[in-house]
Amino acid sequence: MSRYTAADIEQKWQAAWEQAGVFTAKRDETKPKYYVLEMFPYPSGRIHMGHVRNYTMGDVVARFKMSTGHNVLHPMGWDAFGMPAENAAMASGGHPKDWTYKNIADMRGQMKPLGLSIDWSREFATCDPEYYGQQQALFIDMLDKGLVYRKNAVVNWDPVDMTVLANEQVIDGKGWRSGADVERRELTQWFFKISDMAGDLLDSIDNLDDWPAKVKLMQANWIGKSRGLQFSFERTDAGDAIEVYTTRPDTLMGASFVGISPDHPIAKELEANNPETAAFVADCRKGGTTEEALEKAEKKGLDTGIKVKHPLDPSKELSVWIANFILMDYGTGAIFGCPAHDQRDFDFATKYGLDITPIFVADGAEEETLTEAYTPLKSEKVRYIRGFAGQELQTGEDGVNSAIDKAEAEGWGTGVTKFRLRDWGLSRQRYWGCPIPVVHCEDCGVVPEKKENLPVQLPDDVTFDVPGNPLDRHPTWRDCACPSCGKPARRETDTMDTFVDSSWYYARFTSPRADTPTVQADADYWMNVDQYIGGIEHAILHLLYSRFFARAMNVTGHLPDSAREPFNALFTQGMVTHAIYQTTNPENGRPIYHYPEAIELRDGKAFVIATGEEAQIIPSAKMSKSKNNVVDPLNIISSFGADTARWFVLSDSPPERDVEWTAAGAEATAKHLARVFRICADIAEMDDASTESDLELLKATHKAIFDVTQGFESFGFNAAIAKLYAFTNLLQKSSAGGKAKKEAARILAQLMSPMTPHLSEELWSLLGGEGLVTTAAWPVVDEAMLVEDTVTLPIQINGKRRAEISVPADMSKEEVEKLVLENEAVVKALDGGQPKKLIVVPGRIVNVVV
RNA sequence: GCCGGUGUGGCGGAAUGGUAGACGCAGGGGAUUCAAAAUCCCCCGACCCUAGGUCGUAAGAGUUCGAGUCUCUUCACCGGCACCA
Repeated sequence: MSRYTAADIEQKWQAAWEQAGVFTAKRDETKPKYYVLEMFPYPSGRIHMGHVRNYTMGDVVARFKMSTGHNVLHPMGWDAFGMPAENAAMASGGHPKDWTYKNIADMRGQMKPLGLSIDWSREFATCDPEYYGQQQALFIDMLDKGLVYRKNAVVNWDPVDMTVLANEQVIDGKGWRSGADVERRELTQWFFKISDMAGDLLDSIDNLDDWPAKVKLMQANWIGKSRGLQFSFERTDAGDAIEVYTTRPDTLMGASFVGISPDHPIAKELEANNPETAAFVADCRKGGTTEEALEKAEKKGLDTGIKVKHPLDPSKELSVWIANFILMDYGTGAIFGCPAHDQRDFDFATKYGLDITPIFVADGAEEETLTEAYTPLKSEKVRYIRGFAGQELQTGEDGVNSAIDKAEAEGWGTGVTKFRLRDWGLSRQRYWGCPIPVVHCEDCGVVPEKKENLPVQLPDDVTFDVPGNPLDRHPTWRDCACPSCGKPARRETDTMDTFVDSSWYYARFTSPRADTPTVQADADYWMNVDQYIGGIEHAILHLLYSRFFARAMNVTGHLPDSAREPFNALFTQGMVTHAIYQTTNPENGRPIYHYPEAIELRDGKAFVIATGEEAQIIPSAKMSKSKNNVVDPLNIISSFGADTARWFVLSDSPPERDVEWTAAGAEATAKHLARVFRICADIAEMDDASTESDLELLKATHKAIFDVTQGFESFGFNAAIAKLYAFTNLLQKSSAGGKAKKEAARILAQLMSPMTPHLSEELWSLLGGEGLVTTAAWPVVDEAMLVEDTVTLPIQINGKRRAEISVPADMSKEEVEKLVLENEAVVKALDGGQPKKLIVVPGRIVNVVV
């Protein structure tokens, strides 16, 4: 009898699939199409277990759909622009392009042994000029439709390296290389007008039926629709009125100050003329641009000396403060502070000794001195003691609406709907990205490059020995002729955010070699992505930008109306984690991290093999190079085979949760697959007799088909695998005859095939299956085989299980009740009395309340 | 700080509001073997007075005949926060 040798089997069947061309997607109007897409990887150079898990999930879906008669598109590409390539060039010389393409070649080589059902003929990298040239064409079309514009925006500025930093390059407010205090500085940058579509992007979330609720909620909160009141505070001096926006106009009588952003025009004017203000504003600009940094920074303010009149009580004057927590990007960049009902305002007022006047109190409570802001839910009814509109007792929501209505009726304010979502700044002052295809001409202004001149290609002769953007100091590339008037002009040296690259790659896969961004017939046929799979970390930005881009591509004629919402179903998978083995260096107290290969596990404890020292086990940590806890998929494939890696990453945890990679688990998987092989090989040699156990096995087989199919349809891969273990155990122990067992074993091979395609092909051919299991039709459940004659009903007494009875499945409620009341445990519990209540859930449970 | 999520045996986890711990790992016992590996069989939440019972799904409360599942509060951890991808 032959043995299970993964290496031979896997090569053999991969070659067979390639020869048959089973994964090459072609338009076929006679079949329903199915487009499976996993988020494409950044070419770091090594695949990791997270990739294996992500692509295996997609592969299971793709192979399953192929078996159920679908024409499947399952492509792969590379999200190839981005900072790591430039960092590598800075650290060790070389060119980002060479580094990237070498990494792609390496990773492709590591992925192919996994036996994924990918149509490699559609592969592309976003740094291919053929791809980013089409992206430039899209940009020009979007510019033409008014979806792109320029405005000022703040960036992280490193004053020593004289360069813009990414958020991750700002560590504790300092530049990662120079260590200098980072400042926020304004630059003119390119923006996509995503805010134009905020309402549509929000409303359409309701139609995303097959997206996780949590992702939809996160997106809705991110877009952040709010209704509020916009109005002005008149100044007591001659200056322009200050326009504010508030979502709590009902608290206007509690206003104790007006706050403006350090970037507000009034603040800028004062900055220019007043050294004290200039110093304060400069202080406010310290630190990075992230919302987290702004929120966590100490709240600071400066009284400008400007006074404004309260709109409802002109005798009341409020001071205008510059406050570091007010964002110029949101609303009007100015607010009024109501410390009684906003914790941030409360802290600010306490710090600077400003009034704290409550507007409402809890229903039934009396006014008292506040020790913190009172902020009930807007849906809660409160009693207004200083309201100016609506009922005394009303919800905050009604209070807000009444206030807006009154302000509009009296003509001093307007109800306004605003979104938290800001326009998408796409400019990056970096080399390794898609060049923004415009030219700056002294006479013509900003002029898009002519489409026939695309792609505007990145120059190869650049160096990274000085900080900053090499495009900026590359005269022969930068200097060009104006596409409009032909006079000498300068190219835009900013490149695009890499999120742009990943916002339309799904559409490009439908016609990856076309000399237009998409081709209508292909886009019409293949779009939308039926199942998109990727990490939860992309829940907001990538997915929102992609949804925006699909709409923009529709507006510019590159996608049909039906593809405005590009991903029909979304699944977000968890990370692959691995224990960290840590000891401490006795000399300096610093941790030392040990590779899993350097560790021996005994009785749940870890020991360093070389020294025998016991190491601390930190479980379930994200795999990270610096912690030496990365498991290389190639090692797993070479020791156990791809099928083991594929099965294991799906077997132990629900796919949306993190999975812990353990060597023991991988070995156990390899053993199990070898066992399946052995069982099936034995069965293949049986003769075709039949026994009285055949029917029992047949029933179990159909139950397995039912359970596993359901598992695949609902992303319950771990549950499907548990059922396959159980079915394998049953098949092994069954005393059914050879014919029945061969049939059951073939179905076992088929049910396993999306996860372990190579092993399944081998078993399929061994057991006399026709053709490839990959292209065989999925087995169909015979419902009649699922019907059970009798069911076991647990009997609860007062909610606790005390006994059980076995009854025919179709027994009536009344008969069950009668049987239950005769049950020994029930009789004993009733002690001659009557049950207070008797609950019979047919087929499930009985509860007797005594 | 704000938004979202997760928390169940020694471990990974299962469980349409209906028998908590399926399935797997680790562990224990046995069979086979000259011996081992491999394989096969059985046991395996905690506690107790072991007949049987009590407790038990991060902690605390609530809704319900019945809560791991629903609601509220708290704690811990994870993801995102617009220039990491």
